[in-house]
Amino acid sequence: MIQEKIKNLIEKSLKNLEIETENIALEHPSDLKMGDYSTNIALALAKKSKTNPKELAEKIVSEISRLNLEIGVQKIEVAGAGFINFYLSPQFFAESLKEIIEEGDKFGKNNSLEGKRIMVEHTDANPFKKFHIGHLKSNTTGEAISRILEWNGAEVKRACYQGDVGMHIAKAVWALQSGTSFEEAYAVGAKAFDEDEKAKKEIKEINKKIYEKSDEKINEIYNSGRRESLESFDSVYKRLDSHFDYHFFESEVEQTGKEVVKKNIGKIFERGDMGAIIFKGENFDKHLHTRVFVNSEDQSTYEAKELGLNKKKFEVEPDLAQSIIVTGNEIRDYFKVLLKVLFLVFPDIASKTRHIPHGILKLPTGKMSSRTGSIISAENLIDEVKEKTKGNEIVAIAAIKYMILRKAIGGDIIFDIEKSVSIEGDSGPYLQYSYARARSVLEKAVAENIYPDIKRPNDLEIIEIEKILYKFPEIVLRAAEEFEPHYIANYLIELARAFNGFYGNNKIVDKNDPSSPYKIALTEAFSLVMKNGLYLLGIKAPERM
RNA sequence: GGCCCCGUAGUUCAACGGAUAGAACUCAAGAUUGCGGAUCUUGAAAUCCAAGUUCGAUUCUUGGCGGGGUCACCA
Repeated sequence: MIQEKIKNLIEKSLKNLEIETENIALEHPSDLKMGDYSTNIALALAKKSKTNPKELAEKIVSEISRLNLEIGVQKIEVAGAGFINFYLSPQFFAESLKEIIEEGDKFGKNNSLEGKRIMVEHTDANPFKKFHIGHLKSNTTGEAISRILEWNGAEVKRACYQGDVGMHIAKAVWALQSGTSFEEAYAVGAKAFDEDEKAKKEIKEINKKIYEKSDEKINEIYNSGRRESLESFDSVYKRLDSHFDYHFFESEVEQTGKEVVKKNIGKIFERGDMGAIIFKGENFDKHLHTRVFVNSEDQSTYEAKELGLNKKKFEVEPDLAQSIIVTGNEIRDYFKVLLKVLFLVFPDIASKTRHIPHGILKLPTGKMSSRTGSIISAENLIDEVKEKTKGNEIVAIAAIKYMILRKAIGGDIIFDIEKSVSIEGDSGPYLQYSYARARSVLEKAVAENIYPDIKRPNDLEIIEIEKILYKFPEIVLRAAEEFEPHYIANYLIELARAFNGFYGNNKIVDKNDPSSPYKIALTEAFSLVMKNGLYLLGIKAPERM
């Protein structure tokens, strides 16, 4: 990459000047007018070498010019307090267009994670409960991270972990028994559990029966409810264009988790007041707290199950280089405790496990609820947005996903349905529109028999979009390093804006313009990068809309 | 109360210790006899407060103030 070449050049000239340095920071200036790359090396080294930054910068620049390596830099300038700015040459931009068009739907990929198998757990919707907008957030984020990792060369295994046993199920089954509808069952059961002593007792009884599979009638309700849930989840995944390689269930890991805990009583765990098996986190670290792993009725809590789950992940995929868990950040502190325990029992697994907490998806009215206070399901939200996009599902999904992915992963999202689709200029539909517009320009070019050509006319000034297109691979790399899809989203908006500006100021398809073939090539390169970027966000790029 | 996360234009978001803090919505003014007006151009408008580290702090440290999360048998 050009970045490395420039770095080497700087390094070489510093060596010639007998100036010592460790790492050279080479970044893109925030303003395109200040060059394509910039280094602050002179500012950083000025004090050490007892000169002022500007003088030092000048010295470095003249040394670089003396070396004068042909690497696609047209101009080097000292600016500001002592920054050295590099301006790439028109030939470089033409060359990068060629690369984009040749690589096509592979442009942007790298092999930084080649040979690594990574498991990404996300969504984690529980059977018998609603697939709500929180799951939508997790699914969108997890799928985007998965795709980004794949584009960095990793082999990704997507996993969903689902609570198919436990009190929440018992609550729903209790309500189903008395004829409550499937949609309402969990809410009704949960309310009864809190308010009605008799119901509470019955629910606990049902919970036990589910574990033991001892009551045929309950088994039947449970099995059909479980199936119905999982099928409905699958249809949501299809709409969201996501899928899973593994479905893990609490019922499969509950036992092994409990065994791990019991084996370590006295070493890691101890008995609590009421006979539960607990881990006293605060004894290890002030950031940790006490948690129950096996309750006083000898049942695994979520904590113990999680130990079993993480063990299982490495049983089904022994070669995992990394195991990533994407969840809401309300579970953050709890996960710290869990990871500590994991380190104590399975240090190897723990060292490869990483928790990525994300913010909550809220509506302007409040938390995740509608005005009536009920939690909104993902499908309700999709359908509501779809109404605003004239029934276009692809655009509706883009609107939602973009709203989720435009922001850094940790922050909460306030999802304004009106704005997600009606806004122009910072939305998924805007990106899709830009793409469709480019495609239609390209169609017109074919119709007029003008073909793309990457030979750059000498008199053509450098166009802003040229300065943005070539950066895409760097963005993909950074998004993977930091597990942050929003770098892609922000980049695509910048790209779309540059293209629309280019479109507004130029007639692209024009028989009388000798630079038209180059401009068409530029349009094609734009459409390719936009399509690839949208793919990484899990958004489809429609040819027309 | 302990611990964790977060405070940036009126609003929703950016900024890997760097230059004049960048966008979008809104608001004001303009463009188009053109390939998609879901467009483009121009303008107005912000780092919660106080110290510290640094050549340089929205970013790092400490202390306030404000918001959210979490703290034993739910997940």
